Amino acid sequence: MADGKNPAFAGNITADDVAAEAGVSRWTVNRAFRKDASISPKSLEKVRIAAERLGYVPDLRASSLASDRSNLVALLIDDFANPHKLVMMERLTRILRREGWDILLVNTLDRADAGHALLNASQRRVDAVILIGIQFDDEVLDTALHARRFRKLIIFARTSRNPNTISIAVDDVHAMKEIANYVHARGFRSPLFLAGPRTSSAHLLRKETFVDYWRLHFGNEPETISVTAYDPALAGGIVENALAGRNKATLPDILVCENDALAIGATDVIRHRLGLRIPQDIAITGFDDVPQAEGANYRLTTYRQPLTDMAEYLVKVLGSEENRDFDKLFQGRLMIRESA
Amino acid sequence: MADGKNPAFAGNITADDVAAEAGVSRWTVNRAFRKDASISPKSLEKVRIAAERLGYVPDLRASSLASDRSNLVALLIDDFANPHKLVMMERLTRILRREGWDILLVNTLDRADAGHALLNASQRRVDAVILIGIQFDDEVLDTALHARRFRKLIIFARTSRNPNTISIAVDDVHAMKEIANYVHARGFRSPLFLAGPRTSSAHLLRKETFVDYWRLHFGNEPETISVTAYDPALAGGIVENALAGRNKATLPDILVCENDALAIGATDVIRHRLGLRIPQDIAITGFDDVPQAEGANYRLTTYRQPLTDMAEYLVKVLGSEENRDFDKLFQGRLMIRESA
DNA sequence: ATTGCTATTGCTCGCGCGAGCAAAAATTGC
DNA sequence: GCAATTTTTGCTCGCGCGAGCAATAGCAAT
Repeated sequence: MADGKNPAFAGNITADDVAAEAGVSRWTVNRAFRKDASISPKSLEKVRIAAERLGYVPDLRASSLASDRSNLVALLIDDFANPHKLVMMERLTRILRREGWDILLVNTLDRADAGHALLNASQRRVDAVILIGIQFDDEVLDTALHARRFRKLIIFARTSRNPNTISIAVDDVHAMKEIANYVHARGFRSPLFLAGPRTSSAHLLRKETFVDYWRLHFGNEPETISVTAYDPALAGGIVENALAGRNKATLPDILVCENDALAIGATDVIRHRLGLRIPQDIAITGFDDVPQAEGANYRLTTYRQPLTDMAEYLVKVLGSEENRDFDKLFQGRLMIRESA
Repeated sequence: MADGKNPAFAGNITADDVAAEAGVSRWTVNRAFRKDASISPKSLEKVRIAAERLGYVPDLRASSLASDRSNLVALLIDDFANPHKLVMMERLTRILRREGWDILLVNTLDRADAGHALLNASQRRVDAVILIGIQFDDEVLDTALHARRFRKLIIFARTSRNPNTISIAVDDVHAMKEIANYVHARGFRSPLFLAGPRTSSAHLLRKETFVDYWRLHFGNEPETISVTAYDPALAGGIVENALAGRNKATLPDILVCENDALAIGATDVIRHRLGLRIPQDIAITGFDDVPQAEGANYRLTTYRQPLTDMAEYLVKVLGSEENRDFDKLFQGRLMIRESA
């Protein structure tokens, strides 16, 4: 212990110290801090008082080492430009913490970095890894799984067909069909689909579902464009390029976006750079229902994911000792507002 | 080890296994994974190969336990409605990871919860705690410090005068004076200051600086209102209430906001609920320069914090063994756009 | 008081690694 | 070639806790 310097650091008060203070054995002290342990109310109280006085808290590293359960989960995120990430993080961190899970946050820079990020997590012997990002394609997953280092690998808010992962997501297919039906029912006939990065097979699901469904049921082939990241600023640039100079006849009547991040970027540019009105000149739909979608500025028609339910399900999966197929799709809800 | 079930989990490959495989001792294996250790290139290579084959990675829990350095820092955040938090998290997590620090993310629900959050962190024996939030008033800090559990307690992006904490922040006083001067120079005469929660002494700095400076130099006393959280939606409601029904004479000519989260919420309501134009009817300034401030929709005049520099300084502080006064104020930059 | 049972407590051993020293090997100077 | 280094390797011991068992205390029934 090399910290005589910092008056705010007391360092190693161990269970032995508390045991001496309380007049019990070390093991009784540790038992006092485990909820499943058998201990008499009297000893518990003695230990509590002694621990309080000395400022003792159990060392979770040692506990984890001895018990082979870390109560730690790694959260891998790679896309901080998307405001929906903030919402997901808030929900997940709150619910995980409530259930006693600590969170190792790993900012994954890009696809090449994903391997390192997983290695990082494995060195802390996390009980599970949760992926909230786009860059984790099957190749990366396979590498991680092949290294056989995780008890559970959970893909949150994204579908994955990899049999060794657990995917907890909204039913994209159902959702996009609902959106397509709504769009058509409101009289729109020439949609433009704005998609995200093409790297991830899973995220193509929304685009493909929409395009296929539209072609099949409503005749024409929707135009599509894509953005290299779920970044509003980037999306704005792409949309401006795609729509600039078009006239009433060639302009799509609605922009169907893969998510709100793209829809928001598109909205800004359509209004302020192209000078068009939403929804009169061109309508817009999104996906996710981020907080600003409801705000006075965007009033975005979008699709809400039941994030809380999904997070609750996630902690249930984490708590389970089994390893069966936990994949689950949730039904979301179309939020109709003024943008479409 | 109870995981014959999950084929993706290999579990306990230890340094001993690698040692046997490589024909060296366990300690040589561990040394191969420490950068300061003395080891011959030949053994290093042997170990590398054996480790690769067995899929071994050192257990950081054990390493941390034995060395009394966890290489873990706790990041405490409590305000996920503020988009600037996402930016700060991205910057911090990226730079911390690059320097070899792992991050324990703790979502602190409210002030009462801050104590638990700190306890959480201390049980993992983090090397430092970084606070990125508003709810940590001096009372909470004192509790944490009194428990003497942390080597370093760093307040990021907020000034704190507590002598036992390390505050890395932008120079709010200088910044607000610059804003006041700019606002006055552009001809605005009746500013309304929109402030955040009053709980935190530190955040009053911006408001007080602006108000005092304005009164002193430009004569009149600025009106002020405040919001209970840095939440755009909330800010919108407050602003609507405060401004509804006013006319040209009673309307402030500029809204000076404590940060962009408030400014964004205010902008939406002013345009879409009150039907006023920015900046013609009322101008707006923010603080932070979040990504959307630059976007086509807001074009917000705001004050950029040098987050990267601040984060780089933070890792330098973390790396230092000393415990002197590391407090540091950074100079930001006024970003002039169309909103004011 | 004695037996038989359960609730509680204490203990041995091990989790995987690092500090720090002692032994062995490699390198240098002459 | 030999002694004096210097580098590298192996080792003892301990970090703080938990699993699992052995010992003890507590208690009711006989």
